Amino acid sequence: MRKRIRDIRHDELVEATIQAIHKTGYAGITLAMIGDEVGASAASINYYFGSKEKLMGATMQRLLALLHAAHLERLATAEGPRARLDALVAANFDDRLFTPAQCSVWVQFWAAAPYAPDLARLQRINRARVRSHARACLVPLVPQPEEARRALQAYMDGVWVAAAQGGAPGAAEARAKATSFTARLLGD
Amino acid sequence: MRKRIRDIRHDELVEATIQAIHKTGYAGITLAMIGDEVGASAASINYYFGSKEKLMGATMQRLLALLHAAHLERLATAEGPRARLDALVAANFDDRLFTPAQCSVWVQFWAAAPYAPDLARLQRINRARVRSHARACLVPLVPQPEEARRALQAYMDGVWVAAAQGGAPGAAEARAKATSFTARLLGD
DNA sequence: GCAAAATTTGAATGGTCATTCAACTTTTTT
DNA sequence: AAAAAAGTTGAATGACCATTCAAATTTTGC
Repeated sequence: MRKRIRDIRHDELVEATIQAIHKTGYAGITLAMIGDEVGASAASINYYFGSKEKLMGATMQRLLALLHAAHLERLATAEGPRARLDALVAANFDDRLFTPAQCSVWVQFWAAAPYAPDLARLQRINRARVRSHARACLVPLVPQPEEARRALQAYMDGVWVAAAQGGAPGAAEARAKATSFTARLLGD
Repeated sequence: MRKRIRDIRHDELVEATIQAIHKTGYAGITLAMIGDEVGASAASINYYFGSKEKLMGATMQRLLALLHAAHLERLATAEGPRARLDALVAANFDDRLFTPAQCSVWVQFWAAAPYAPDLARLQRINRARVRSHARACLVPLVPQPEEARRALQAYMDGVWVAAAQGGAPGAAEARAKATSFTARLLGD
């Protein structure tokens, strides 16, 4: 029980950051706005995270952890490279990830990452992980796995961008579309 | 000749804005930094554009105008829906558009647009234009044009995101990849 | 060449914001 | 229940920034 309150606040504030960025945008967000989301003060946020920059890092880490968890869950029941590829794609559009707020925040982080070392580092790690999984799945499936991987990743990123723009299709529909896209990409 | 200096400065400052955003990011940019790019003062920028917000609007408009011009040029020699579709796709990766700095700025504007009415308006107009062109080309080509259009647009957006991340493939290569992607999407 | 219009900027102005800190309250430990 | 530790915040602090403005310089129209 030693760390209960600390952990609760930590989670609350990361969630508040996602909602606040979704509402106001990364460029215009302030600690006061984030605090208002859960009735905390700006000073309190600094007490827990040390700086705004570290809070953003923790928030991005949370999104990546969700993606990773969704991927592992789906991998558990996937047999063969084709099923593992579908697991990777479907994880990207998992119900817990593919929400309007989180799509929005994800795109904001993509835009901000090149200028924030903490975010850039996390992004690099994630991209490398996804790339290597996709490659491993695709090598035994298609003659030009690298080209297919790039196209697939571009498609998935593009769907996130579209979702952040407004017309959100819903996670289940996004998964279905992505699956049929993958099938077409692999040559039916 | 009445408007020469005004027009020159206007163009210089919009170009400076692209470079400055590429270097520092939309979230951290200041008028002073943009001015430094061409040896102008922050006050001077306000004299020409009235506000930072309007400068950003003019900058986005410049990117959209480039896209539009590239599209029209390529349309001029395109006969039939299939050629017009390739023109639309290739225009997206035109040499004058698909540079590291402009990819970077484009993604930043995607992220910022939902929170800046001026940018949102321009974005909406552009997306509607591209959507309608793509639809018109695809209807006679595939049984499910709407699905193909969404996939194609997601792919193109995703390539821009990837380019903004760092690994830039170069415009010519991007066009070649996009063309072969389109071919595969339409069923070889 | 000269007056008027356009351009340019240094120096205010007013506002915002992250961060710090001292004081206060709540929770935990013993 | 007292002391210690953890949590909380209002009010500084210091920095930064868009915007304004008056004064200076340059360009243009004649």
